[in-house]
Amino acid sequence: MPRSFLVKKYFSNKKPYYRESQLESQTAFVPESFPLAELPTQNNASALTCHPSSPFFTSSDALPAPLSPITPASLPPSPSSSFGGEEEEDGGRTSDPPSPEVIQNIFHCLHCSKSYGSLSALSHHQLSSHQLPPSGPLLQTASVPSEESPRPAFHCKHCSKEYTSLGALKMHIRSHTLPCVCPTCGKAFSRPWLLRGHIRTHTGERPFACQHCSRAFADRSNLRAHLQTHSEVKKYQCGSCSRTFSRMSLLHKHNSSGCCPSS
DNA sequence: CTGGGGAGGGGGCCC
DNA sequence: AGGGCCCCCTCCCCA
Repeated sequence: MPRSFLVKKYFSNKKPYYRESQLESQTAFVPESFPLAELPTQNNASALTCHPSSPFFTSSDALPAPLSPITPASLPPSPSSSFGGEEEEDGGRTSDPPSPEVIQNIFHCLHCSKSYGSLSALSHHQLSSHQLPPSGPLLQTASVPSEESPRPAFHCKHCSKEYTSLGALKMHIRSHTLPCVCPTCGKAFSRPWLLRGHIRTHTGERPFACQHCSRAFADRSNLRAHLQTHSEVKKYQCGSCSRTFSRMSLLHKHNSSGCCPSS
């Protein structure tokens, strides 16, 4: 099973497809120098919300969203807060700036009333002291006293997505804050490796070569898609006519063109 | 219309 | 905990 689908997707039909115009609204880098990822910030100070729904421990509302930008060396090592180095990558200019004073020991274990400053610390405590799973029915926020929902939920304040782990939410938040900025064109990306792939479009580097022909690609996924073209039996098959296609999108086109009207 | 390349997005796993 | 990477998906564009 594709790992990518283990988490429910909310926008199956349309994806956040960050075009330049969209990026402009989401980032605030200065085109002239592209110094850092300037992200939506002061106004959405707590984009990351711990929104668990079960009843065991409490937290204040905001949690930090640690973002590590891949930007030109301008980042001074930000002093880690009590949240385990979750200081903002850009010195708090991104969204979700945690306020250390506010988030001290916000995670409380209701089994022994101990408090911790981070989810991980609490998780470790629960695991070691109570043999409890790190997350699960022991989470709750003071700000959102929802009824006993079987699983904790971490909600993104930028959109309606929710995750069962803080790490997953933090990763998702990056798709809003786009901390990785291309020094050449200023385009921003959510992850360093996305930026690296983008930079190859500037350098022309194509490290992924096809073993069956002379083509090379800058992106492994594109090589994989290309390899399908060398295969006699393609990966994606029409359920009606058994025709195979190298890409899902081609199969969709095929279906929409009339072979499988119902689909 | 179809096939394919280019580019970029997402979540999960591993270290 | 965070970075790196994997795999998969999707859209745009062009031949």
